[in-house]
Amino acid sequence: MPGRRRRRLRLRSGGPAAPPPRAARRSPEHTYGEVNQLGGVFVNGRPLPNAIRLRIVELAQLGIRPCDISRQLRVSHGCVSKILARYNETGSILPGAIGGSKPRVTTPNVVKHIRDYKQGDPGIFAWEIRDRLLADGVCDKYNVPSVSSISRILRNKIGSLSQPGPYDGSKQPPPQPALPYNHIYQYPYPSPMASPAAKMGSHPGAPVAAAHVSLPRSWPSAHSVTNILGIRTFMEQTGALAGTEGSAYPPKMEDWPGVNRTAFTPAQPVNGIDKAAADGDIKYPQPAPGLSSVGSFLPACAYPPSNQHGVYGGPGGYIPPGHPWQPQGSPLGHHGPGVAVHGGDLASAMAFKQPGREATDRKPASPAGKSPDTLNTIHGLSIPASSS
DNA sequence: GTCGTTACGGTTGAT
DNA sequence: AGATCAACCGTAACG
Repeated sequence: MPGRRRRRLRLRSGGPAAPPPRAARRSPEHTYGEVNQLGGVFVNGRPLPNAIRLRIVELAQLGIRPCDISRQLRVSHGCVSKILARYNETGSILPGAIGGSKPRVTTPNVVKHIRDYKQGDPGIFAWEIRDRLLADGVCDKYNVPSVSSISRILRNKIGSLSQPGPYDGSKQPPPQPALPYNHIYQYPYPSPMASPAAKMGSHPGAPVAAAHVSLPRSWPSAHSVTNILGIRTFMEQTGALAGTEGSAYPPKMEDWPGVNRTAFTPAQPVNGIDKAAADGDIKYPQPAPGLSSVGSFLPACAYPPSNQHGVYGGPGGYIPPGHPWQPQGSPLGHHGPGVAVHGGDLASAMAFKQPGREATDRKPASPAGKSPDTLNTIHGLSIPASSS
């Protein structure tokens, strides 16, 4: 974040720009997506589907090197690196909240005060609130919200929420209340539950991370993989899997071998989530299977942006509850209870992986290297184990 | 060959 | 309704 500094002059243009063969460029309709150098499909500016993200983490935990993951999934190594780094840092595989802007004047504190004023005097006028904000020193003349802004706050944030403000004074977004940020993680479904998770700013290496982390954690479902599992269920019910999720993804994606459920049975009772959840996101057509045992999944996604949200949506993010990095709880320690690893794949994999890597924080080879446990950790997630 | 980093072009969503 | 802004995204490429 530190501003985008331009350090070297490169010819290449940003992301997709360069790819020579832009084979898949947005074609007539939905064909969003461009093809990267590895042959994977991606949508510029949009996050990879959760399934792929999940897969990246999963593979890393199985001990697959990032470079191999990159090739297998056809995702740029920079992206793999970024996702794994984030996962290690925050425990979440979810992308950060995209879009939106920070409140300029309607800060959490201001909103809180407005709410207080309104609760204290339901008949108070917006201009009176404005005066009180000034009088109480909550704002100064330069940053006091306009009457119209106050009205909007009353209408959108306070009115509807009735109780809990969207943001409480503290930055921590309440778990469920609709938060401004992160909706992304939520499901697009009608009732937007908000996912407050807040925009955790997840900057890839950023300091912000902390905040990030915090949120999710507190949220049981939020970014945890577990949730994902839950999601799956949810999705299935809703039919999201069927492509509904926004319907964005073509149903076929489901078949994606790698990601999908093929391998999983819905049965993963475990945490409930599972790949399905992930799948939700994913619906990408997948070419051939192929790769190795680990699941191979190929290319990615051509997904309509709109979906994305849905995808990520879900109740929460995927933060593995017991994630090692977790500052708070006992991370690795137990990955919690629910290890949902579905199939034995992971489990075994983990096992296998364990020995060697524990070590320092991360396993050398793969950043994701959380202990195998982690996987479970991801736990919740059932990771689609590869279709292997 | 691997991997961390980062400029770039892009999308999104609150203001 | 539309513009602006700031956040994030993934890729490509540097080191």
